[in-house]
Amino acid sequence: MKNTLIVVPGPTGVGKTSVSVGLAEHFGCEIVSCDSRQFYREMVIGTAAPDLQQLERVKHHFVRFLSVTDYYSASLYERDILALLPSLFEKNPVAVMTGGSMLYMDAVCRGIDDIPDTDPAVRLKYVEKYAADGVEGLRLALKLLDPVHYSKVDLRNPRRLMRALEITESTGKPYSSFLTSPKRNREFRIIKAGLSRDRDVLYSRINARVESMIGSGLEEEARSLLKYRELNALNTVGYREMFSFFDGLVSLEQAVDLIKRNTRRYAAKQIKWWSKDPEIKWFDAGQPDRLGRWLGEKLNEIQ
RNA sequence: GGUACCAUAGCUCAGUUGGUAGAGCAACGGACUGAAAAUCCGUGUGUCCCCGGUUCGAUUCCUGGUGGUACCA
Repeated sequence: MKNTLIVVPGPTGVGKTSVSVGLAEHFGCEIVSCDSRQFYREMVIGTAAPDLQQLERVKHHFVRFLSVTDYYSASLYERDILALLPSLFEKNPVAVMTGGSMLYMDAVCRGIDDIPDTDPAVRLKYVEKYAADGVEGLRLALKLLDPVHYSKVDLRNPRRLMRALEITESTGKPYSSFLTSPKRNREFRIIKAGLSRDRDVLYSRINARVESMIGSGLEEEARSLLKYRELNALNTVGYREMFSFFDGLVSLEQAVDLIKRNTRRYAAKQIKWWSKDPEIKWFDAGQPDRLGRWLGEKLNEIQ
């Protein structure tokens, strides 16, 4: 059988973790997590990371393997996954990749352009420039340094502008010259099977999950991470809102409502992103048997 | 039971000196190649509580209902 990566995208709260544990047990394979917040070992409750029992049943990779103080990126993730997969395929021709991080998933499935690492000081320089001169300052700088990208980029989005400037200055070449968008050929087959739910069912699952996070001690977990609030890892739904509560800006009840709302928004954003990918075959997460059967047939076909 | 005030978008409310209405939040849509649970952009979805009256025309003014809130009994 040809080595196959079963990619399972799905919005937050749809039930990915339990379905993929079931799938992995069925195929006797391991799970590669694709969730940019479950990477962090300090963030367990608020990210609905797999629990110890689930981790024991099936070997998971890329869960709780970083500290919130570590730097990580979609590109590093692509590199690390590609380095890991051959060893998994030696044991089993199938592996399951499950998660909700859209950009990271695309980095693995399609590849992402090679761009040299940048000097952190340069990023800092443009963060400061943004603070001093606003979007307009970034815009003018980019117009001079990379007119090609200037004509394509969203000129109102400071992140996009800072990123392009940082690359252009660090490498001495325009950011646009790196964007060649090759479709990478992988050494393995990719099957995409997405998990979905009716929108109202998904939303009530999300609301219930937030309540259960609170019951499990999200407040304490967030409090213990308060000192890291400036780090990117903590710019995350569930933690930001708790920080507002600690600051006295909102009540606990309001914070909980905001977490529910922002989680719903995140789920909606994920659904929209994947709806544009025609390669994904969708299944109701409440009926995992159908997914399992379809995957079985699919795997036989490409044997 | 009496008096006063209120009833407009999913919610909180504004407004129309009478010409069928708009803010915030919510919701929805879109962009996005190393910060992506991030970041950025866009969209008003409505028996203006109900029945009648005045009027060329009523969501707006008037009668009477209904529901709500406060106070008095």
